[in-house]
Amino acid sequence: MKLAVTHTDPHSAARAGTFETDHGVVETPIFMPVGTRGAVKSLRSRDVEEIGAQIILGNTYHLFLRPGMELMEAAGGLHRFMNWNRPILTDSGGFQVFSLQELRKMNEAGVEFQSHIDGTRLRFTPENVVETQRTIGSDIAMVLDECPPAMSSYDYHRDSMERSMRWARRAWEHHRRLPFPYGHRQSLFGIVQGGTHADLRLRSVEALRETGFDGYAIGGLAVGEPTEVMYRVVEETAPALPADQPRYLMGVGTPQNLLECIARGIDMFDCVMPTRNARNGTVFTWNGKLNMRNAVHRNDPSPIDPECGCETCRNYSRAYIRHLFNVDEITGLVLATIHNLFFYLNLMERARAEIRAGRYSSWMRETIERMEINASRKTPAQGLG
RNA sequence: UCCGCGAUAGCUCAACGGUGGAGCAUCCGGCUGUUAACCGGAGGGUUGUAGGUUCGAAUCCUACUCGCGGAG
Repeated sequence: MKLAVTHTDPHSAARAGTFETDHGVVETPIFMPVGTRGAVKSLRSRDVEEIGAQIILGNTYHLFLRPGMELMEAAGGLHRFMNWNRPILTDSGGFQVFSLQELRKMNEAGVEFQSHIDGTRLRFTPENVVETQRTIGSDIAMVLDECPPAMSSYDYHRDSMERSMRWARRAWEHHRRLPFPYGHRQSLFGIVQGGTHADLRLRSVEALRETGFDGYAIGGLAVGEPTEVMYRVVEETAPALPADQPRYLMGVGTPQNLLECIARGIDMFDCVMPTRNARNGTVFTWNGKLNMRNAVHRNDPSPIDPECGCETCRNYSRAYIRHLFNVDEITGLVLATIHNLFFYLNLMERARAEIRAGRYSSWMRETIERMEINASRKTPAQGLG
């Protein structure tokens, strides 16, 4: 898969461009909302579309469990099943190797999970994970990998990375032999591992490039290491990846993280943060985050972010949203999710515009500085009258 | 009027002679390829009032106040 780079930033590694799938063109840098189980939590596909998402994420492990591949195939794939006609990327289950550590065993063949739903044993191999993603019918599939915790030893990271690279090769060999089931193509991305060690990261990149994937992800970050270390690893890894293909930083992150990593050459992001934090009451603004459960919003008629053009900010007050959270009305989660996703997507849109205008670096510095001020302290509650 | 029961955190209640707790509510924080509409923390009390017994009382005794139930 080619990334058509249209603009590069003169003062950083940031770049803007597009890549193409059979479900449409995606502009980069891009943020992909997470819809693990075939739904961006609390929203309908139409909402996600209206917010402006160009591509969303699904998860192989979770979809394999429920609804299962028999139903997925009968439904004609995930696009039709969930009524989403834009691109979909599926994660392989590699993150569940990390998040469900207590429920899995690993060996050279693959991973054996114990279902977190009913305890059933499930064997995931590099090969069958490729097949499962074919049945799901995502536009971009990810190789099965191991996402090791940050605190693992050097030796563990080395052995784990080497195994993930062998798995990646097996996945690619299987991928290239399989037909596409629903009349559209599917790309396969490799995943760079190696913890926080530059030598391992570079060896991992070498191994993946030798196989030659459609795109390259950086995995195993934001798993407990300090933010500065994450930036350093991205800075060391991204330049070693092919310049004319997409680079995807998995699972990251905060608005600040996204901007910093765009400056280091990343094109694609996904993260549960905007959706999960929304459901838990935290919203993002150009002036930093707000906790909508806080009493300061009790009588505040202003929108979450006066600079935001989302449906929530155009129509609802902080006082109302705080009320909805206060009384556990699901509409509160919906409105906060709409806002946070719009904010993330809008942030990426602004980033692309600034890259095209050649102003990315200075804009990024100013934006991050603004966001680091706590907005709730800057705008105390005003009376509703 | 008499009899009985009760009174403990904002609310509903534990603790029944040995350092007064819980749930909810309130306030605050966290969340990074979703096991998460989740998790964590904090504040909050002269135990209705006044006496008494005891080394020690929310706890036992007396009176009073208030509430609920019953009898008349």
